[in-house]
Amino acid sequence: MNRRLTQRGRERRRQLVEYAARRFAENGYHPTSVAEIVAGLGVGKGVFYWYFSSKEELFGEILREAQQELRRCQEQAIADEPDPLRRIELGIRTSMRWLGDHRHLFTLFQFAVTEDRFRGMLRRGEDVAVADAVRHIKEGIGAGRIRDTDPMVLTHAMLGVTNHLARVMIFERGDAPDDVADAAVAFCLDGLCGPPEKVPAAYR
Amino acid sequence: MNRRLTQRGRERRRQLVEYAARRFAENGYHPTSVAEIVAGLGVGKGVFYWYFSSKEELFGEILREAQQELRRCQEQAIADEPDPLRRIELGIRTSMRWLGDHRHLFTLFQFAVTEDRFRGMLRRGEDVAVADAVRHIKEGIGAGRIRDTDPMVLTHAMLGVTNHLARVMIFERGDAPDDVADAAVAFCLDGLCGPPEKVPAAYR
DNA sequence: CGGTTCCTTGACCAGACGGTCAAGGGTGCC
DNA sequence: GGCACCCTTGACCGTCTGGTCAAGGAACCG
Repeated sequence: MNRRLTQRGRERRRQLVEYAARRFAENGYHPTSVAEIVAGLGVGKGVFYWYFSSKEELFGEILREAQQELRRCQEQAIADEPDPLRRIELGIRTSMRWLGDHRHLFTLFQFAVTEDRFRGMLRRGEDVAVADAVRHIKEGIGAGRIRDTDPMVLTHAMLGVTNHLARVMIFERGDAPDDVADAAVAFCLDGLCGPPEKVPAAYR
Repeated sequence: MNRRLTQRGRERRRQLVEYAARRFAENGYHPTSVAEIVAGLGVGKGVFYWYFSSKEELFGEILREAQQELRRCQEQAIADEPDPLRRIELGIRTSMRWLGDHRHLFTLFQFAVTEDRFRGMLRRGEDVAVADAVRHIKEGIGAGRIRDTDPMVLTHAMLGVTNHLARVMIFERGDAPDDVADAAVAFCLDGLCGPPEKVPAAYR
């Protein structure tokens, strides 16, 4: 659905996206009905179908806008950092903070992966972010500071650490995003065994 | 629902669990109706409600049995390995292979996390597995072979790596589980920067 | 003022959903 | 045979779903 919207219209649309995202995350996408969304906003059902052609389209828009915003944050944070390892670190820290501030959107990402028709929507956005991280990793490998392994694999390993730690430590345990980011960065850089200088002589 | 079942009954129940799990994973939990499940098995609707009191209960059973089986595999693989780091490695390898063999169940785990009433069902099982890994990590820390960090955090970091790599590299890219396991183990042990002996002198 | 475009209403629809149940078949035991 | 128990059938129920649409209000423009 692509309508020409006035100021007022854009505001309504924003309301719908925001409220629906919250309800979807709290209650699940399928169990949340269009009727419930419009009732929660105190408007008639026609409003919904004026701005979106279907519930599915709305969900797609939520995903798209969320990914866009996360990506904008990351680009801004990394912008003038010359060191590739440090760019990676900043990426992790930014993600962690963003996830802490938008946990409901993270839940929606997780759900989207579990149904075919939504997985595709995520993929496009994820691929862009991954390609970006891969560039930094390649640079790190070129400089001999990252071991020479498939950069895609390394990227996804870091993504896995970040997402899972965000969910468990921030959402469920209530830890501070910055602390969790510290742990994630340390793990991604040096794994279980810790930075080289801390490895006992016997294992060097 | 707890019934006394004959041999024949147990077989029917197994059919229902298996077929439903596959449909839920392919099509989504909510979009898959009870009617569709029984039709796919060529039986009447009453059969479903003879074995399960609701669709939700069936889903819970699927989760419970899947977790139980994964855990059994891991315990068996680790049983007589004395070295804690190697136990961790074996745990990762076993998970990866199991996930490769049961990708549909992994999708269901992922979905379960996104809805409150199912998250609880997962938690109990996950907590047990995590507590187990934490024990091995503590042992590694005691031996000075793992850096002294919150073992829970390290465990979840590894879980994140394993799950995410399984999804992306095995399910989406079609890589061989054993290769992905190699990468996961390497990353978990030494992170991006690689084993100490490969770190260039300048950074030791 | 009239006209146009943007927005909103809510009754309405066909179909699907999860779940129930009276009835009956199959099997095995006494 | 007769009885009991396990299992199966499928029509049926009330409720809710995503989505439609004719009608009308509000804002702005000439």
